[in-house]
Amino acid sequence: MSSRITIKDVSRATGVSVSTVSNALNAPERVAEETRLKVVEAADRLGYRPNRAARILPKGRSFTIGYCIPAGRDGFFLDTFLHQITERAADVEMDIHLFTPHRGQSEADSYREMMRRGAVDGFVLSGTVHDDERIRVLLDSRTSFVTFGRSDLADNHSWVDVDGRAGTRAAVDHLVEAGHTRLALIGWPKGSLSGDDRASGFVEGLEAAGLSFDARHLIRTENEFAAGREAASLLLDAVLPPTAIVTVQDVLAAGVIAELHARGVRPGRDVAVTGFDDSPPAIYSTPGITSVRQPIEEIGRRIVEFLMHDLEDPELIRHSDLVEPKLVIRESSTGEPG
Amino acid sequence: MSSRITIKDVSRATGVSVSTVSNALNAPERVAEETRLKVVEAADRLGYRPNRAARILPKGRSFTIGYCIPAGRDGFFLDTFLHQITERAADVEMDIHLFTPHRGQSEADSYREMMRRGAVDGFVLSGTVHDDERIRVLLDSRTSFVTFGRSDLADNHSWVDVDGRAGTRAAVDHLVEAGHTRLALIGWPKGSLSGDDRASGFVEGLEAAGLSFDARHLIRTENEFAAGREAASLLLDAVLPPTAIVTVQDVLAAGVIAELHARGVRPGRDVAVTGFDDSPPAIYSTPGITSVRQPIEEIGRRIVEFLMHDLEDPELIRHSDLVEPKLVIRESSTGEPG
DNA sequence: CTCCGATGTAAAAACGTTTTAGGCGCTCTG
DNA sequence: CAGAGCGCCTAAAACGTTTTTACATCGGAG
Repeated sequence: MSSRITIKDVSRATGVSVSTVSNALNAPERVAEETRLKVVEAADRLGYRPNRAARILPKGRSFTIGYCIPAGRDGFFLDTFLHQITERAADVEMDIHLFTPHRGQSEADSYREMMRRGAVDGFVLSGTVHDDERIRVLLDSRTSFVTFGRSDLADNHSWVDVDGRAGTRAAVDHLVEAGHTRLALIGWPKGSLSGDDRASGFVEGLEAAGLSFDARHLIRTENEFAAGREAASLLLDAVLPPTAIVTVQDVLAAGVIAELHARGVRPGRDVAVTGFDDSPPAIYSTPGITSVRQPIEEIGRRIVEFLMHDLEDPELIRHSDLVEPKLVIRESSTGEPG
Repeated sequence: MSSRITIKDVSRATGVSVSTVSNALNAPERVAEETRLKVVEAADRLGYRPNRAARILPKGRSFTIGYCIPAGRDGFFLDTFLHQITERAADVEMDIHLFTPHRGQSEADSYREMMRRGAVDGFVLSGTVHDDERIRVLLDSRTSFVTFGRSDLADNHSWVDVDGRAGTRAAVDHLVEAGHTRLALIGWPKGSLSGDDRASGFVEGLEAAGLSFDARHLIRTENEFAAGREAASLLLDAVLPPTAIVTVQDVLAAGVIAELHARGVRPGRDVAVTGFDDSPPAIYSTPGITSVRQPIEEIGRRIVEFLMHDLEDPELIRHSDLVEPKLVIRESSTGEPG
């Protein structure tokens, strides 16, 4: 508990008033160069750093971005996502405040609470869903926030999203080019924003290739390994089974791979498979799964950038960015070791 | 920007002084029950929440735990780990503050900075390494912290760790029981604390089973998919190849699986494989990889608990907990679908 | 010479809490 | 019946900043 070094210590050390120290450090033009140097030197020497809370109080801002860790797991991207957001926030002197709803509290409530406490200036949201309560609440209270993922109210707030349609389309094009003509899709239940978006690229790709679309080759199911496996089983038992299976998430693709292995069907050689997100299940699968990678770095950078804009002037226009994903080709679609 | 509701508003609404409001909310025994009810009712009605920064200032504490997101990826556990820590912290009214070193700043510096700013009361550290600079700095400055993972200075600070030795031992026992007699280990380079710990369970298991230990059956390598695959290749090319390969991390095990597939060797049936951490590469592999699971919930709970103890009385004894991991058996070691 | 506008510094108020030191009116004790 | 003790409350100080306002000092213009 080495008693902390405050602005008073610097003031004492330099023989200059507290306000001058503050000015020297924050508004150099209001102070003689000589004085400024003296203050900066002393501050450095003493290891002075302005106390966070004390700074927040008169400023009326917290220099903090809130991120609510969702109750249900959000996939594997949290790792890289948070890392990215935290670094980009640090670039603009912002901190990241992690929180979860307290017990008995809705997620939307927890956002409200954070604002009331003045704990954060704004939020980053991920995993947007249809009719997202959080977004309604935040818009109502005129709070600054940026979402990763579009929403039904996307016109009213800033967002960054991956172009899921283009991603799936790229996967389909890749498969068509390799000669596949009977393609199937395993998607998520209707109503998921990003699920529908990703799925739309499938139909589009088929049309572009002049291929017919067989309704039996489209299965919607939960985003789980077992579900993916089951769906694959169904598809393969059909009269005219597909030669390529596109999925909207790597976990589903991993399930498909498992089913193929179990049937002695060689993934990549006999039946091609693609995933989405380029997450661990795709990277560490055998064979490696061709997948659509989201450029997390760019996403993080954009999100923080947009949020800062909104904080500076909440009345200004909303920003949005649909970033292009990139197809990472692996053995599951080519049959050839990457 | 709905101007915030402060304690003054509550004071005005109840006709009672600001200090009484504060007391009513924080020290009910210092106030008449009637007054307390009146205050609580008004506070509730107005939606009053004490301002975070304003509260921190006179208290001299920040009610915040710091966690530095490591520069190099830390594996896949960050997701669940942070989720757990954040929830347990919320239970005791603590918030989590995420940060990374600013550019040109060492990680240790960034910890120092957080303390100087009064931004946090203490830290949670993960990914401890040999001769960990962060730990030295934190001990020197008498800062409260708890590590996930032991350190060389483990006697001087609180920590929670998984018993890696016991975990690997369990894997070995499992394999021996299944009839394997020629076991190999793929570990990390010497000098890694948890790597050595996990590896030690291998030797111990062999000894307990009365099996001889062949030095050629021990390979140390980086924690990477390709490295695991290469190591497996080396092992399988030996004169007397092992029938079971134990690894200290799932990514290595996933690499082994890939090599087995490539050689037409059936994982689980011909050669058994085990991993460690029960992370996505193990769960979503085909076949699923038998792995050692760390009880993240318990770990998170313990870490926060220990940190709170230390914050309450920094002079008190250190706490430590070596939690028992659990072997999750999958097809990679049994050859039978889980 | 006086006055004026810069320029640089200091004093003080403000941010929203908690906490400490009383103060007032009771009741209880001796 | 005086004084101590108690229950309840308030005023004011404190936390460490930023910011606004006020005050010197100085050089130069009139």
